[in-house]
Amino acid sequence: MIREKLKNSIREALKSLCIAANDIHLEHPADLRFGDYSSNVALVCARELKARPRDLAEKIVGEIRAQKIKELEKAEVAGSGFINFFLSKEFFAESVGEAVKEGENFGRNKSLNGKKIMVEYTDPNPFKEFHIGHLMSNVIGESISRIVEFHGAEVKRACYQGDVGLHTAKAIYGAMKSGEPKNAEEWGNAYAKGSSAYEDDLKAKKEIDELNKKIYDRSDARINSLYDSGRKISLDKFEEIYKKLGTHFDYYFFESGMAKPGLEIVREFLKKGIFEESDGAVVFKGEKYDPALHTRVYITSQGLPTYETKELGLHITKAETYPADISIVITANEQDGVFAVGLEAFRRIDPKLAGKIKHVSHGLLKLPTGKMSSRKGNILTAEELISDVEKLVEEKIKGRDYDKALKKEIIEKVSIGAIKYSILRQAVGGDIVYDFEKSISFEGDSGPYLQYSCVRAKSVLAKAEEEGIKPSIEKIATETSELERLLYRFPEIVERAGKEYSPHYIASYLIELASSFNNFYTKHKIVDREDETSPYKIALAAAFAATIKNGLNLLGIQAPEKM
RNA sequence: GCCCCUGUAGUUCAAUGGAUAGAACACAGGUUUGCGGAACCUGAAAUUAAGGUUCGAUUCCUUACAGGGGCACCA
Repeated sequence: MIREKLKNSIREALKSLCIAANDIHLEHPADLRFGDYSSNVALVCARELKARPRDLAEKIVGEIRAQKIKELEKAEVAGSGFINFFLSKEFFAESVGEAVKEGENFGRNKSLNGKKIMVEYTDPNPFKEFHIGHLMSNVIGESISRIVEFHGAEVKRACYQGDVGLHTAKAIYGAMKSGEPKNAEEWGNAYAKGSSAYEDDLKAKKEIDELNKKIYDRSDARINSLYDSGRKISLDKFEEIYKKLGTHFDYYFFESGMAKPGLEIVREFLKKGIFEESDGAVVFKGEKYDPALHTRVYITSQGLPTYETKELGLHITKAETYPADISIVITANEQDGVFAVGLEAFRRIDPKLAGKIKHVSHGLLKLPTGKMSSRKGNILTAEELISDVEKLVEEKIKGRDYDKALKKEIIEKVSIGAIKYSILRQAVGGDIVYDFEKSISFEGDSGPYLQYSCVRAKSVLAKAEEEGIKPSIEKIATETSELERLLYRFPEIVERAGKEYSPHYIASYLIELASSFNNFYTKHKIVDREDETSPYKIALAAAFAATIKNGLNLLGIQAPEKM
């Protein structure tokens, strides 16, 4: 890549000036007027050499000029001693050609070739609603999966689901009171009913606790049948949602299967002193290893395994199922504390496996009223959100003369695109306050804006084909556009997003890119037989189309044919 | 009380220790002969406060203030 080439060039220059080169920083200046790349080496080295930064920069630039790099139009000294690199027209033209040629592979790299990666995300609980928090995890997880796949990794998607525990008992309690639920909504209601009874009614609380035991030991035929039917209904529902979101899983892990392997480990390492007994329970004292950690219970004084124990079981089971080199786990950040303690414990048990785990935590998708709650009833399910947005899109295309199938395609893709983009546009980790009026946008910094730009580009390309003008980079437009100066950066952006597990770098880049395409589009007539640079402009549009398509794909967003 | 995270335009978000802090929404004004106006252009508007490290701090450190989350038998 050009970046490496420039770095080497700086390294060479420093060498011939007899300056020791350590890490060379090369960045894209915020402002294109400062060039395509910029380096601060002179500022860094000047201190040790007791030289004036600008003088040193001039010397380095002199050396670089002497190298006569063909991709470089010019290198110059600016500001307090920055070296700014301006790339040549020929370089841009060539990179445009490359993007067109590579098409759907443009931006792909091999840095994770041969690596196995497991990504665990979504983690909804059967019997409960699939709410917007699960949606958030799903969108992020799918995007990260696609990004690391684009780096050449083999990726397996995993989903861990809580099919045992108090919530199942609450749902079954509700179901027994109101008649057997027939679908996911009714099970959601049953859960809400059982949940509030548990809080408000002491007698109900006792019954639910009893129920929980019966579910666990499967001693009651009626309860078993309710449980089995409810579990299946929930899981089928989840599949529908995954399909709609464009995601799928290779492995499903259930909490019910994790207690046994978890308990075995805890008991074994209790003997070895990693866990200890305290007030009749088996605990791990995290603060012994790190003052930021705390104590957590692994086996209750009743002898029951807790979530933490099952998590250990999950770590082991996952590793047995698929020998991943990197195991990414995506959870909400309210679990950061639990996860950190759990990982510390796992490090004492199997440091090698623990070292492969990478925790990515995201914020909450909250309602303006505050934290969403599945108890109080002001919970928003993923399906409700999707259908609300679909209605808006439908309204928007009401007057268009599209056939039914196309309308359906547009409604689905644009709605999902809008929702996914609103989640992925910001850095993973922060909360998103979901305000229906504002959160899902169709203009400006939004998913549909990107889709629209893509559709527009495709439409120009279709026209070019009609007119019989083929893309070519032979006759370059006289003026280099911002579009060209952004396009070649895509592979770098992908790399960074992969390194930091941060889809939002791609999202911000695509907005900038689309914006500069739209600007280019209004300024220039692209398809024009009178214009000898038209083939080049068509190549540019084609390069843009390929880039935005690949970028959207990495975010898990599809562009419709028309919109 | 202890621990973790976060404070950037009116609002929602960006900014790998770099140059004049970048978008979008909202607001004010504008874009008729060309390929899609879900678009384009122009304008006004921000780093919580005080210290420190640095040639250079939104970014790192300390303190204060404000918000969120978590702290033993729930998941």
